[in-house]
Amino acid sequence: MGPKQKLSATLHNRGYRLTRQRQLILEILQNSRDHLDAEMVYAEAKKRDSRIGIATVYRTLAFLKKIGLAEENRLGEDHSHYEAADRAKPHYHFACLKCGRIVEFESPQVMRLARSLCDKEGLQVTEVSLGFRGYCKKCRPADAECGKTT
Amino acid sequence: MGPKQKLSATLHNRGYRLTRQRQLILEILQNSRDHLDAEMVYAEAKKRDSRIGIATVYRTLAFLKKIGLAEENRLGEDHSHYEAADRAKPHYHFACLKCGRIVEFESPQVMRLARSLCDKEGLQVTEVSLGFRGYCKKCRPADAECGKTT
DNA sequence: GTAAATGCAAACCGTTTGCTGTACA
DNA sequence: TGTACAGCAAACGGTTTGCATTTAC
Repeated sequence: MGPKQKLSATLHNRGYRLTRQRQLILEILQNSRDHLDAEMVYAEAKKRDSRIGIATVYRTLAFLKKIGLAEENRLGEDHSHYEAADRAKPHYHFACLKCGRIVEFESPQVMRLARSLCDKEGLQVTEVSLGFRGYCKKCRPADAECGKTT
Repeated sequence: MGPKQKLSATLHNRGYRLTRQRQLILEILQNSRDHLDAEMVYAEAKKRDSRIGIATVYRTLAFLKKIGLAEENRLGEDHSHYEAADRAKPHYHFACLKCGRIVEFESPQVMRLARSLCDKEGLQVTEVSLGFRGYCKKCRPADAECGKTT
């Protein structure tokens, strides 16, 4: 059973259908190492399916997130970016305010923190968002210090 | 010198003016233990100044943030909440997806993590956003487990 | 065949902006 | 009295939605 059939079966089990558009958008996310926003996905998708609409892109991104195949990040302040959720470990992002460069990093401490909130306060954590912003190596002033400067 | 005069002087030093509206909105933030969004601040402000406009609220909240007297949080996905920035220690938020309850917590680890990113990767971190979402003690199903469940 | 999904365009909603009038210092 | 700021209403931009049509299965 190929990956397409497997995906189709997974969706079908939950009452969904595998459409050309869903396949396409998932592929776009999986083939990109960047963190694409909806407009970027739309532009890319149009190259292969000129009739696709932006509403489908938004609906599909939300759908892929819902079934766990995509992750949504708010790298900037004002809109979302997406990536395929096929990586094993959770990771977080630093975004450069000047050049937009994204640096990913892992931090097991974050999930540990979530667990301790559950133990101590009885909070069931289902969503985690951690992001740093600032200036990357190339964009920071030469005399910049570490840590939060505001 | 009273707090009002002190504030006025602080602003004046930087070329700004202390207006009735800025005083009012700062007071609203300082007198509330909740995390108010722009609409809530607007509603509260209207009680004391029926002529105030929503644009002034947004401009003032951005202004207070800029000069370090207010902090902006994205507790939900879609809009900002604000709180007075008079607390000594940085803190983070958990938001209940069902009842909206906010639980604040500290975590020195987060700033430590930011510092280590600076040391290892040369990233100058100027903004930190960490938030958890999920279900609070009252709203979680009885059999819910800890940690990320998606 | 029929329910689910798409495409289009219009609506939405939090937020920002241009412009004119007001008030702080 | 001059300049920073407020108020109003219109614009903005990312995202969502209603509805007729298409498509997966």
